[in-house]
Amino acid sequence: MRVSSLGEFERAVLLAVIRLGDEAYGVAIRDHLEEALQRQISFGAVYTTLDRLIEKGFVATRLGDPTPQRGGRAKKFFTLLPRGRRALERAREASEAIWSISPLRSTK
Amino acid sequence: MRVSSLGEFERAVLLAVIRLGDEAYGVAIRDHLEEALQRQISFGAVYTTLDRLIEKGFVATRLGDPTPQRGGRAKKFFTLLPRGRRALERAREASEAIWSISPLRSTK
DNA sequence: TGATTTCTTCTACAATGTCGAATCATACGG
DNA sequence: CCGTATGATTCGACATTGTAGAAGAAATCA
Repeated sequence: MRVSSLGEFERAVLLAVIRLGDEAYGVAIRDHLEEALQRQISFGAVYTTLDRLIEKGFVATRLGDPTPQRGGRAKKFFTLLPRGRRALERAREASEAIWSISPLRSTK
Repeated sequence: MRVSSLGEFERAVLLAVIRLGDEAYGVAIRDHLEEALQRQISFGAVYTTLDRLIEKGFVATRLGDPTPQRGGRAKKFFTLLPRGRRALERAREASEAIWSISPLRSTK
């Protein structure tokens, strides 16, 4: 895409980041998406997408506490940046424009 | 995608086919999409997508009059098939699920 | 230290998006 | 008829996005 736009899955991930607030890290995002979209989603899909969102300047990351409590690697948290929000808004407009091309009725 | 799904542009093309009814052929679809989506779209993009929609069994084609009136090649018309309609319905549900992950408000 | 748990990175490849040039088919004026 | 303008579609390529699965890293605890 010429201008950095947002694919549909990228939108979902971005929205999950917003939704999860300061608990937005890889695993939680994946879990939330599986629940919200009612389908299985691999961690790979989520992390790859998050990387791309970083490259596009749509999200920022901060590393979790250097001393996690319960075992396991430190979390990498994500937050939406203004550019990400604007991209989402544009994406929503685009999505609406598409769906208003034609109503969806009987097969006729 | 595991099960034949619909990308966003594919949806737009499919909806344009519905919208244009029996005037749904390449050029008209392209023109309609440019107008509806407010952006430039190449013919190549449209025809490639239409081909894929045929492969997926979402649309059927019929060749236009063997004797076009005003010069230019015969048109190839497209019509939506039941499977295409169902795919669109699923796509819309998926799209709605995504947008309901989180509302889109102030950057905070 | 080794087993276990929790997370993230990496590597690949499939599916979709998007162009631009090439090709075709027909009508028309000379 | 021929050459050219016109209206359409086909092809070939490459970029972007979607999606997995295996591998690697970091920390806890017996």
